Amino acid sequence: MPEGPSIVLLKEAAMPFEHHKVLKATGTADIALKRLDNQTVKAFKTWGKHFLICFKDFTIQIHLMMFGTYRVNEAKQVKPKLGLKFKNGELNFYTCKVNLIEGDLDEVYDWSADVMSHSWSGAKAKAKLKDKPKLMICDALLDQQIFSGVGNIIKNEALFNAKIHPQSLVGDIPIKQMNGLFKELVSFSKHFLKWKRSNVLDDHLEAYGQKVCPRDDVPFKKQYIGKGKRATYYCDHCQELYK
DNA sequence: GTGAATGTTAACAG
DNA sequence: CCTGTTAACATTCA
Repeated sequence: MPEGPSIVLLKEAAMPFEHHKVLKATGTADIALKRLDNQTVKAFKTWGKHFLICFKDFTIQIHLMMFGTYRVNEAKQVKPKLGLKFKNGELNFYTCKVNLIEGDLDEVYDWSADVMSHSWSGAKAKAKLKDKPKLMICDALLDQQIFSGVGNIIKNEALFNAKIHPQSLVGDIPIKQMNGLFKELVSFSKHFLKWKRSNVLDDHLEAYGQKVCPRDDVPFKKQYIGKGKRATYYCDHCQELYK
């Protein structure tokens, strides 16, 4: 379910509750739920794959992991991990990780790492990559401290669009190609959001889950590459290997 | 029944 | 102590 764009959609779905008071918090989450009762949601935020419910003195951090789901104004059969009741409806989260963060979010999050954010900074990402010249780009893209919000779909699509082989080493990718990759990252993430919103994302994937390269009709490779060993789809023919 | 999937981290081995 | 690997968690679908 969750890469950065999907969490932005979650935030959109939650907006009716912004500035509203939590009447009652329930669920199996291992946090002090009582602290939420009668607190007003100051804002909903996202940082990559993190969904943030901001209150006056603390923030609830929700990570949907691989299988997390949520419901707005309805409930599943199972008990939610976290359920919030408002006067105007309810918000329920399932199969997710819930944390309570005390204090200032700015000390926890580097907003410039979030590819979905206006604050996203390619220069910052480049600086972080400088320390890891031997890292494969397919692993680097999934590093949430550098490219927060990028998941396996965005990784595969951005590399394909930028014509870079996933096994290329960070330090060996020419600056021009790296800039091109960053551009594809941001632009595909925006498309992801738009397509996901209208439920047509699958129709637009050109690499992830594909069998044949749409550019030159050569069979795609699917391999579990890099230290993350995540499924990686690529075309030997049109994606250049830098190493 | 089996395997895989848009993810992360604790535990363990060396 | 650092690094790399494995296990674990949790759900749904083909």
